[in-house]
Amino acid sequence: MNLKNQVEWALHCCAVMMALPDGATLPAKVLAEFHGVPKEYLSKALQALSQAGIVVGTLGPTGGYRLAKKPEEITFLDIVEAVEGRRSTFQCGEIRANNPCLPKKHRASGPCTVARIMWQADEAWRTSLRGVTLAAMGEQLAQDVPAEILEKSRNWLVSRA
Amino acid sequence: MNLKNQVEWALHCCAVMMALPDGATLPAKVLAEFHGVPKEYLSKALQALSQAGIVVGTLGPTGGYRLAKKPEEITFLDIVEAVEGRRSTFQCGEIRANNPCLPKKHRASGPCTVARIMWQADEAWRTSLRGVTLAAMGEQLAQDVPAEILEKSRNWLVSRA
DNA sequence: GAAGTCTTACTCGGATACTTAATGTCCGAGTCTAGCAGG
DNA sequence: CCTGCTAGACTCGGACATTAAGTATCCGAGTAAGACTTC
Repeated sequence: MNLKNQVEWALHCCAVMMALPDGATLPAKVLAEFHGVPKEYLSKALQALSQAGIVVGTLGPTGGYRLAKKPEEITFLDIVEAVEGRRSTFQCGEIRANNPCLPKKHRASGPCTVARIMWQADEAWRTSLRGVTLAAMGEQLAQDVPAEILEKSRNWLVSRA
Repeated sequence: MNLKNQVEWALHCCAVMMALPDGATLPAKVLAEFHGVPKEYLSKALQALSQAGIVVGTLGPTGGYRLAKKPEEITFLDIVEAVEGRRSTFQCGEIRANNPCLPKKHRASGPCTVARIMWQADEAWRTSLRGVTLAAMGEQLAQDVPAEILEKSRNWLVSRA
């Protein structure tokens, strides 16, 4: 079980868009070139972000994508769920219902014990992701990446926005 | 991205084996019948548990599986990792290395910022699973399931052990 | 009758087909820019 | 020279092949039990 690599791409794209001046847009083509990934496929991830209301896409020449909200209002969970879906990673098959010892008209009183524990863990994962905003990630990024590279990349992007 | 349904089956099987008297074994055939799942496929999950040292399988007639340790010493994480593998759900593709602004001989100083955040969330998930032992699950199960059914199932299983 | 041996049937374990989801690619609908013609 | 128009090219958006992973199944190796033969 792996997360789609589109999740990774979407996160990186959002990080990049954060560096844009207000109102400027980046075409998927440029984002794809910057990250070295197939343009057409990356589009699907950006579409998902668009449908989730995280980014907005404008058409025509000089069109492209930009963040729809402030970086402080976008969490990692928002992005991950936009691409991966909101379903829990664990889905209960209700196999307890196949227990041959169950009386005919037995109705399960609540969710399966196993499922409940798995869902708790899933919720812990989501809570962790919910606690990190794009803005917070930007601060951490400034510490991890040399200022020179950061500035160079910023210029490279803005020149094609 | 979904966890394999084998994970669910493995967890239920461990829960069932917890009800066995010491030394008794349950064949995969019986476990499959009890849960209403294909026997041959369930075997794969049990094999994974066996290789991980969570259960032991004995051959021949009256053979089968039993827990290899005490329920207090087996965590949900052990079982999940035995079936799903120990790799993180998020794997970093190092797409930052494709940044065209990077100097030729640039070596990344540490893990990708994005990856680090995702791995933290993954670790939160694992920590949650690590905190629940089979024994703890057994207690919760006793509260969720009527005693009558619990006893009936126990007899059904022991009679075929 | 008891002990040893042999057959037998049952178990797990790994190797083999099939189906679904993820990956990658393509083409069409819509729109803004830029050039061009006309006033 | 300025304005309006038109054509073009670029954008996103959804529909279509290809590949990997998950799902399901089969058959063989090994073992313990039980029946049989022999002493």
